[in-house]
Amino acid sequence: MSGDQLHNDSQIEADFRANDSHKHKDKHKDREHRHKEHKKDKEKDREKSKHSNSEHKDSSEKKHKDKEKTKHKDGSSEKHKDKHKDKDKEKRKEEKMKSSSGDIKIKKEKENGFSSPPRIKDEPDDDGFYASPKEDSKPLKRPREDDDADYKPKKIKTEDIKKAKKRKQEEEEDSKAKKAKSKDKKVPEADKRKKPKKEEEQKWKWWEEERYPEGIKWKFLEHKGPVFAPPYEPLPENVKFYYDGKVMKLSTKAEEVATFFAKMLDHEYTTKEIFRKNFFKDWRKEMTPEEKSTITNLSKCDFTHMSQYFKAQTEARKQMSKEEKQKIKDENERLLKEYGYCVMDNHKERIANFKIEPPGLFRGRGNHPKMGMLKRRIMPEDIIINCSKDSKIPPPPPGHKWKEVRHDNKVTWLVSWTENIQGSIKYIMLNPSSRIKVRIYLSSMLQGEKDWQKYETARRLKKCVDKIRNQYREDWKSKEMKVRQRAVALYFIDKLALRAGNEKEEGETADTVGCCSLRVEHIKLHPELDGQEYVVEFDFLGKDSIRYYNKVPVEKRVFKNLQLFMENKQPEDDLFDRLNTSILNKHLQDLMEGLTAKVFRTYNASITLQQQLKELTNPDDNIPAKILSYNRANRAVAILCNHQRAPPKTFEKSMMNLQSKIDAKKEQLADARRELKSAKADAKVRRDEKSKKSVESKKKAVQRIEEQLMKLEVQATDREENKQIALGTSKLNYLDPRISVAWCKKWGIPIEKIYNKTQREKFAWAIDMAEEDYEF
DNA sequence: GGTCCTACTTAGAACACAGCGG
DNA sequence: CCGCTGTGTTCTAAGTAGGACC
Repeated sequence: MSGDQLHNDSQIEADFRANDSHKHKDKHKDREHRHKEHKKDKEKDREKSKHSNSEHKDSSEKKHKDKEKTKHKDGSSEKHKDKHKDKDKEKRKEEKMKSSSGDIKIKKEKENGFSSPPRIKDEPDDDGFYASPKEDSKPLKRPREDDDADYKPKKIKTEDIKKAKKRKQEEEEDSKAKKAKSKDKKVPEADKRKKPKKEEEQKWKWWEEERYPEGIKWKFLEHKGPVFAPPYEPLPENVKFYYDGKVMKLSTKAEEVATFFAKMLDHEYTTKEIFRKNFFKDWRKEMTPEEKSTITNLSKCDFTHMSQYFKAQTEARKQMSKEEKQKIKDENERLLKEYGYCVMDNHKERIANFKIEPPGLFRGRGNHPKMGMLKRRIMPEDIIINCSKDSKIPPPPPGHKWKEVRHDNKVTWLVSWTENIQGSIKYIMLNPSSRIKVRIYLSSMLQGEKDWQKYETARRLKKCVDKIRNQYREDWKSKEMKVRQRAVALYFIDKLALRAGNEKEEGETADTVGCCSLRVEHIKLHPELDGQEYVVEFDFLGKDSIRYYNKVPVEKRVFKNLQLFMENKQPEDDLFDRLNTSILNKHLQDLMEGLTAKVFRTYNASITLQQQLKELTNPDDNIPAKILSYNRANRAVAILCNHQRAPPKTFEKSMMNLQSKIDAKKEQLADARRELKSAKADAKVRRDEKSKKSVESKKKAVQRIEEQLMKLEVQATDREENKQIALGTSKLNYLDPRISVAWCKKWGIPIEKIYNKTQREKFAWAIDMAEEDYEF
């Protein structure tokens, strides 16, 4: 499967988010229609069951109301939609074409000689031996904790001597894991081999502690509750709002919502029709009857004065004296100290988001049908507190009460509330990294360990991925349509690192898809394209409405299957009509315990990093050049996972700055060289100590400048290549940190060059345990 | 097997802030 | 010392996945 993870660079070339274009907007029209009747029934049922549940009545009623609203909306515009369906389709096509021509490109070759990252290759073949059928067909009934304990010995049998060292290290890890998982009594081989190192033993102790039975997340939890958004402060009298050119004094409520809009005036959002429509509708709900009758047209509203006022405010904040700034800082610190931590099982833990989201206008991503809606203020009465019974229960603000206080130790959240835009639940949870040191490893247990487990699952996949690949290739020939679809989808997930693609409620969110929810219109089949056979062209919006564009040559069988799946279907029909994520994941679970679609992303990301690092790192390079190699490996993963960002607004400028720095450095270098030359000539004539020394020091200067120049050029290359690629996400979520740690150790790169403070905290466990010969 | 709901992970943008060069 | 820039942090939206229920 060499070249499997190869991505067409054109994917990145494509414009990355379909923000304005109404490209995908009306796609679902007739789908919606088809589903409508069904949906209505569902809602009736839901209503019934909701109302019987008195305890949660509040929220469910609200939710229901919201649903009801959308339904009406849909219903009323149905005819209109149908009438325009064809036209819309045309429009979509046009816009699609337009959008793919406005390309942004990644430069291929750089003047300074640093070429772009090589294409991503698949993992090396020598892992093929993991595909032992025996291993994979064994019963999968053991408890989850034992996961990674009992596959190792089998691997050992097939390994060669060269790998002995690596193996030993892995075993040590494994046996550590086993100890933590004391239930496990297997694997004598590894135990024998293990030479316990004292310090590691000590380090390991904390993993051993506090193992809870299935599903229990904590025994004791105490916290101070959330911090609410500051109350609205009315604008000073002299800040005016104008309607139709005339000054108008708004009621406090209406004014507050108006300020939300005013604060966003410079943002593209406020030019979008949906945003304006949603905002205006919700704004009007907050108005007094008089305001409502006066303000009937958003275009006649003039927020500019308000907007200017806020800009002046931010400016003033910047200009504040040191003392004032310090005061604010202190206050934040105090808040953090008081509310930013909780006690979980005797350990103080940092909370991620202890502040309740303030009210504002909903900023959905991409073409979100609800953008601009009013995110209402969350009150204590909306809040569910979760803590242990025997803890000091946080008191609600004076004059208020909590919606509920519960003591559920099967979940990790401390506070939750239901948000009014989608009706979904929001949580306050712990920070992914615990800054607390040594003794306080509990959050590492919750988060760090979970993270660790994630990578261990991916490593287990490594061992059976060949078997799984053979399996799905077999399944392409299956008699059952369902099996074929499943196999082709899995192939995409594996090869292209696509997301699973859960179904989404239509009309509630932006129209985005993942693998299982791909529609016929999202792929194009080319029997031949640019000299390649069987090319599939993908073009769809994925998570966060980030565009995925890629042309991939696939195997003939896949191609033929796709043709089959697309037969007699409309563009807006599901490509995999017999498949969904739950069917797929059930199947994956049968192939390997704990395997789900997203594990493939983790696996392919990590294996790609490891393989790219091997390939790209030049032992003779200096540290900056090695780091460039690391970033390139990281970039390869980001491209694979389609992690894109909007090019920074200041990108061109900063690139130019850097270039002029480089030019200046070049000149400096030329000068230094000239000086060296003349010093040399001088020394030849004079032949005394002094001039010799001068030559030496000039030589050194040249060297130094060369190095500086090189560093700048590396930086420029790195930045250019990174223009619209986001490295952070893969680094944080997909790459087994032990690979990076091992790489740093191997090449003597300080870990700080790769991970910043937060990242080091999050990956403390990996920094602790990975040796330089760690193999993913 | 579908639907709904919940819990938790992954995601890019916005924001804050430190450090650097003028 | 001050503004600017790049980086790190915060924010919260948008996914995945699994379980309950029918």
